[in-house]
Formats: sequence, C-alpha cells, structure tokens
Amino acid sequence: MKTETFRALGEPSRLRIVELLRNGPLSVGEIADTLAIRQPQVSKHLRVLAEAAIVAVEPIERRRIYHLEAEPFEEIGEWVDSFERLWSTRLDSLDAYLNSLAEKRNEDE
Amino acid sequence: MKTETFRALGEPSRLRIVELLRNGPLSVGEIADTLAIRQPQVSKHLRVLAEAAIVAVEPIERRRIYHLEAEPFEEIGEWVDSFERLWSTRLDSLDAYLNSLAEKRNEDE
DNA sequence: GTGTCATATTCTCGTCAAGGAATATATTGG
DNA sequence: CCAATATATTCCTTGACGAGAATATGACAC
Repeated sequence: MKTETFRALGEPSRLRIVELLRNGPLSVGEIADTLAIRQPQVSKHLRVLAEAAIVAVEPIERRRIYHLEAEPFEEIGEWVDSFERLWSTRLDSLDAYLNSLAEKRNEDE
Repeated sequence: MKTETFRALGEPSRLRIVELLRNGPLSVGEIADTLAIRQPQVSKHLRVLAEAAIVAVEPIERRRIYHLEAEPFEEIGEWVDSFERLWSTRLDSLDAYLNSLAEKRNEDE
C-alpha cells in the first residue's frame, strides 16, 4: 500500500474535497465556493490529490472539472480486506505469541 | 471519516509498523529490531497510532505488546464501500453535470 | 490582437512533525 | 532498596507543509 494515498487523504481540507466530489464532479470554483476555501488553496490541494491519482481532471470550456478516480479506493478496499481476512485469527495470533513466550520461559529454566 | 486515521497511516514508518503488526502482535523492541528503527521513534509512532485507535497495547511481563485494532479498518472499509457503491453512477454524474452546463448555456441564450 | 474569466503557480511566513540523543519511568528479579 | 531490562518522554534541530497574497498562465469571446 502506498503511503502517498493516505498522506493525501490525511489532511482535513483534502478529505473534505474528496467527500464533496463523492457527489459528483465539480469545477475548481465550485469546490472553493462550497467549502469556503480560497481558490489557490483548492488548486494546490487538487494537485496533491491528482499526484496521488485520487482525482483526475477533464477540461470543459473554460473550466477544469475534477472527479474521483476509482483505483485508489479499490486499492484501499483490498488493503483493508486483507487485514479483515486475518481478523478472525487475531486472537489466535495473540495466543500463539503468548505461547511462544511461555516456551521461551521453559527453555530458560 | 476521520482525517486522523489517514494521517496516522500516511507516514512511511507508521505504515510499515501497521503492516508488520498485520502478522500478529509484537513488542516495541521486536518492532524496532525488525524494521531497523530506533526504539524511541517506534514508541513515538506507536503513540500516534494508539491515539488514532489503530493499535492497542497489552502489558505482558516487562514488555508492552502492541496489536492492531479492528475498528479503524472496518471504518475505512465502509468508507470506501460507500464510494464504490456510487461508482457505477459516476459516469452518469458526469453526464448530469455536462447536461447542467448545457442547460445553463441554453438559459443564457 | 485585447480583455475577461477560470485556474495554476510562486513567494514568504509560521507551524507542526519527524529524527537524534539523552534521560526518565516502569516493571521485574535479587 | 538496588540493578537490569523494556519502554516512554523530553529537548533540540531541521525539513516539510499549509495558508495568505500576489502574480502568472490558459482558454475563450470580441
């Protein structure tokens, strides 16, 4: 998993932008107005999100319409799934760990 | 969704720690040795992860065994699912957006 | 071309966070 | 209580990053 993806989402304004774009594509100005963030900051945040491939842009007339990309979210989904698949065995792992400690103790005796 | 969760994961060393703990609980020293990170930094990263409720600690003998918590991963999973549910309609949304632009153009005429 | 709207970039500044080194705080065993 | 091990915390320095203001770039209309 890329830390870049999480880093991009780990900033309040950027997460707000992402959750806003969840409802559909928007232009830079619409994002700025809706979230009450100044346009330059929006552009900067969108740049970070674009570098993380979380958003993409499509120029339409004079505007640049940003929309979410599917891939990063699919990656995150698969990543958390890979954890949750092990979840059922987590307590077993803890048990195993405690047992290994117990074994070491026995070896030392 | 909390930005705190993503912020905690958006740091390379911390993501490495999380992916290491994916294999099972470990003590601070074991994490430090495995990842070749100095112990104080490991403790500091674990503190951030614990504040984000991504890990929890269980003291055993002289050690403190850290393990992953399920909840944040479930939250992330639900969050990305909520996006992917809308994924099928993303192109429709783009269409709708373009249509709304077209309507505005018509209004102006 | 000029002007205008929409967006991107640059600059500076302040803040925050990560790493290193040293030290403090348990916890356990004698 | 003292020593030793394991972990946490503090202080310091440095680099990264976000916000603001100003400016630059780009696309379109005339």
